[in-house]
Amino acid sequence: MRMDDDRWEAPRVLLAVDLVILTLRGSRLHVLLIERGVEPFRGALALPGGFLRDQEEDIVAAAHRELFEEAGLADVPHLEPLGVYGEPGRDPRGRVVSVAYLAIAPRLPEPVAGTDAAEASWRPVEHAMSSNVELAFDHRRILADGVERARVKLEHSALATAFCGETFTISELQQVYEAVWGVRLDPRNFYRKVQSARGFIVAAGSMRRTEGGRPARMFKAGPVQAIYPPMVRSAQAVAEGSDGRKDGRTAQTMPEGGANP
Amino acid sequence: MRMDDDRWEAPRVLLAVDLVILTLRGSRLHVLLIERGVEPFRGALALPGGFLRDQEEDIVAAAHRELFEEAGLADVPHLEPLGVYGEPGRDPRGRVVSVAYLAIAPRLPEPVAGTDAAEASWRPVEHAMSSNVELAFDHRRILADGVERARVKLEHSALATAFCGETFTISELQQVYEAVWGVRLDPRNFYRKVQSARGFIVAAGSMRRTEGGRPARMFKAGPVQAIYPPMVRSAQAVAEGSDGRKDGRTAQTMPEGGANP
DNA sequence: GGAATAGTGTCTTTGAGACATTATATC
DNA sequence: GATATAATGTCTCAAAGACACTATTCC
Repeated sequence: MRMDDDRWEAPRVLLAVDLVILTLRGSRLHVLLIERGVEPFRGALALPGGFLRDQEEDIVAAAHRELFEEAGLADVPHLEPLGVYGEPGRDPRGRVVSVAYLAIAPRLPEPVAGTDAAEASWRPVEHAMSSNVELAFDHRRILADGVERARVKLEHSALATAFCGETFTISELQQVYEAVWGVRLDPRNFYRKVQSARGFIVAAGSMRRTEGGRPARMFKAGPVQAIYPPMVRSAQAVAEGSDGRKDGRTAQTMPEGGANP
Repeated sequence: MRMDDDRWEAPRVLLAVDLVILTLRGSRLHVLLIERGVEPFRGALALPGGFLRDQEEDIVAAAHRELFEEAGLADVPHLEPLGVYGEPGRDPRGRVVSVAYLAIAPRLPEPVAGTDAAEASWRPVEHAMSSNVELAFDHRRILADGVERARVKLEHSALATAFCGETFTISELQQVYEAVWGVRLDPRNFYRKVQSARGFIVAAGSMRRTEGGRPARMFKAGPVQAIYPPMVRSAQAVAEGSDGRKDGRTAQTMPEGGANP
């Protein structure tokens, strides 16, 4: 601490939150974006987010509040810390340090534009990250970090089952992995792999007839949170991805879990 | 953003940095701690850190500055973002949001106590995390997160070679892994494993006589940053560790790389 | 029957972990 | 010689990836 000068007072910064909310629609990964209704970047697309309301507000609480205010989404489960973005100059309004959070959830409702958002909607991640689209501030970077984090999460956690219904077929589960990872997987190896992860999925007894094929066995989510052995992406899958990164594993964020007591 | 009320103004918070600086001394992992010379927590041990100096200071720059001011350390390489700790109430002085950074480096010099630090010194991590020691604020948590991150880094990066001299023997390299991971490894399997990681280490030609045994071949650091196959800790090693965690892999931090443009 | 999807089996390769064995130094 | 450390080899097991094959539905 620097307190040798008694008259010195630590500067204060504006603290913001930014939210990367991912969901699956159809078989593509989508991200929640708003169209900014105020300056700066009025009219541009942006991640939902905003400033802390008051000195006492918890950061995660602020994230939930903004999500509700800007997109009408309540009860988005499990926001996890993604990173801190605090470069001077990243926001023309002054020194703004933003804490980014990530949530990945299935079947989120249609967003409803709120106060300063002219519009709020789900956009395919592939589209949002394409170079045609302008994202406000450094949100392109934050989004890329969030997507990469989602991919890693699917490897080690049982999250993917949450994107399926109460019961689901193995090929439905495979589609989740394919959508998030942005690759094609071998159905036969996937079948074996997913079954060998202890506690990941359990049989649900019934069958389901699909379009013109043999009926598939139904499964439901198993008891475990972390799956072992993990569903590791091949080195090739990591290299591909669908963002513009060379190595998806070295995203500019902080590690799993997320520091925020 | 919440700007419907024209008279509303976003609150500002104090922004701090906290630093987890790890090094190897002898064959044990050490962390840089200071003894606080000012309230709050005067007299307690703490991670080095402090407030942003002014509105324009870059966060990483502030981290380097504090490191120099409080411990006399300059040129600590590669600070990487570890997490954000911003719970209201974590600091009695008001709302303080702290960005934690991690650095792991070999052969750092002895620290020199600076302005508000009564003392600065290297402490064995095992000791610092023992329940006998009181760390200021939530620094015990931050330290635990940093140590776990260091362990993961050794698995996937070629960092460990930096802790050895220009040239080194394989058993010296093994000692680095054992110190950071806090486990014993089989020298024969380690030998094979480290050699199979392509580009990790390359032969340096010469030999070195050691205490009363066959001379060892010398190696030097290879060209790669990320090693493949990774030096994975066994599930057992993860469970042990030397901190008090059940599962070292689920630290409360953000993922690798570190968000901070 | 054909087309489509579901599920099983088999082969190869790679790497982890346990542990025996050989090599080269000092005393 | 004994002893200590370095280096290599062997065996077993688990898992990934490629891919042939069988099973059950709809048309």
